[in-house]
Amino acid sequence: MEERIGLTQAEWVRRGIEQAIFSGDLAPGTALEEGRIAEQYGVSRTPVREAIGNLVQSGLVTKLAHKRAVVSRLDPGKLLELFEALSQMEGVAAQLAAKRMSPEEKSRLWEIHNTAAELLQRGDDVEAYASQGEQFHKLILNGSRNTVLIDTISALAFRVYPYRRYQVAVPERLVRNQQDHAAIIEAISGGDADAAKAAMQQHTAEQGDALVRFLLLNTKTNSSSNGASYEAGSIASAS
Amino acid sequence: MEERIGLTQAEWVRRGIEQAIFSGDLAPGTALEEGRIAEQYGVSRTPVREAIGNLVQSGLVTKLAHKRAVVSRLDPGKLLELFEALSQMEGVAAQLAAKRMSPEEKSRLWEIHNTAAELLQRGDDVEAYASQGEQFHKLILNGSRNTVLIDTISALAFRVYPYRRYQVAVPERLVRNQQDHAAIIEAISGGDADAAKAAMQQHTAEQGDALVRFLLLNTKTNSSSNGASYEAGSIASAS
DNA sequence: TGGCGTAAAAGTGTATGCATTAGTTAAGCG
DNA sequence: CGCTTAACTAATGCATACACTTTTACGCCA
Repeated sequence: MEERIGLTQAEWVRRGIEQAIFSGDLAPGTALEEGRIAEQYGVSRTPVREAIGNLVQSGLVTKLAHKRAVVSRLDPGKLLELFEALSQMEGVAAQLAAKRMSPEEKSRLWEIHNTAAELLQRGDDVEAYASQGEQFHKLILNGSRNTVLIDTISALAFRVYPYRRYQVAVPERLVRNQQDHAAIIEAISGGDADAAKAAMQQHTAEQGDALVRFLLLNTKTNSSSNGASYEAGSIASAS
Repeated sequence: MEERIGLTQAEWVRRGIEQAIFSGDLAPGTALEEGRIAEQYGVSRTPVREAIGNLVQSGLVTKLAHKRAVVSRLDPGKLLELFEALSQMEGVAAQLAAKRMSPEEKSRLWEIHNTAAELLQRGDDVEAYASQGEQFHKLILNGSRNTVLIDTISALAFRVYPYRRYQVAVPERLVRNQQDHAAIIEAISGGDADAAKAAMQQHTAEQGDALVRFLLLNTKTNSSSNGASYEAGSIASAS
């Protein structure tokens, strides 16, 4: 975790800030003061500025000229937009994957799924289960054989990471998760591109809806009320 | 063009480099040396480094640690991937636009289209025609009512800009262009989301194919031959 | 002549200092 | 007593200087 060999200071600091954001140590809305961070990491402000600049471009941090950088805060409306776009794009990835994945990759998909099912059955290692889930998504993404699509989707998924910690991991949702995955794999391994697309898209949209609903229930609307209302199931599904 | 009021030096330099890349002054593959650029713009290396860093994140420039930054070079394979992703995403945008654009926006779409048709008929102002085309695309993007999607698509479109200059503007293609646009508008104004999606996707895929085909014919393969072959019509169209 | 090693040259990465601009507090005026 | 304004504080933007890495070039030896 302290591996900084071969890295520039800026890169090292960037990863550190990223980690702090994902772990919740730097919550959305927190101001990033260059001097403090520089002191904290034992470097000068120059590499810190570079690190922050990169984070701004990735969307994880927001910054205006001459003003302090802050960890990007996604309101429910923005989160809905994000998941709407993400679900559509992941659907496309699954569609392409159904047509392009090798038989070996498809069987690997089943392996991961079954391993996850066992972990879910035992229910004693949510961390390992989450890891299987990530591998599942990653394998399908790679199956699309389109690095531009992969990078774009990854970048968007990145932006919701700070909010994953609010994710509700109730058994009910996990079972539904497994069912969704099964449907997706079945479509992909059967080469049914359209079904794979629809299943994956719905799956991601569901996750988004669950997260947004949870955030609406568990966060006080202390910020300026904009009068907009968000209702469940509001992430558009295709056609 | 010399408006630098209210801008930071870094922002000013970034725009300058962007412009130079788009105009072809800095061709893909050109190395960006910080010192030279700093001297050229009359600033120090610090804002230049910041500008280059931003361009790297946008994908327009590529850079490795301790090595010089270079204007990103897209080989045909990468361009195909880019257009495949772009066509899918623009299709999604059109799909959403068909469901969300106001009647006023839809009629504005027809206005733009008719203006473009007149310009095409006269054929004496390709610049104005191109401008109408951009407005057309922009209006549909905004019609999706999803800023994440808009930003993502814009970022991808950005990356192909350096290659637009190779675009063939033969009358044949322009006529086809107009036909495509008409089909798209008809689907959108009729509220047929699926048709709008398919039409837009095919339209973008066509443009990509035309560009890739042109590049393959008009560029010598002096770089390392990777053995991959690219054939016409190879950008995947959905289902 | 050609490959290899070493040293000079060029360029990037970082620290530090200063200029400039936002944010804040206190004082003066209505 | 409240509002405006003006100085003060603090943080960002930029320039310069230096350390380290990569690249280039020259000379040596086979």
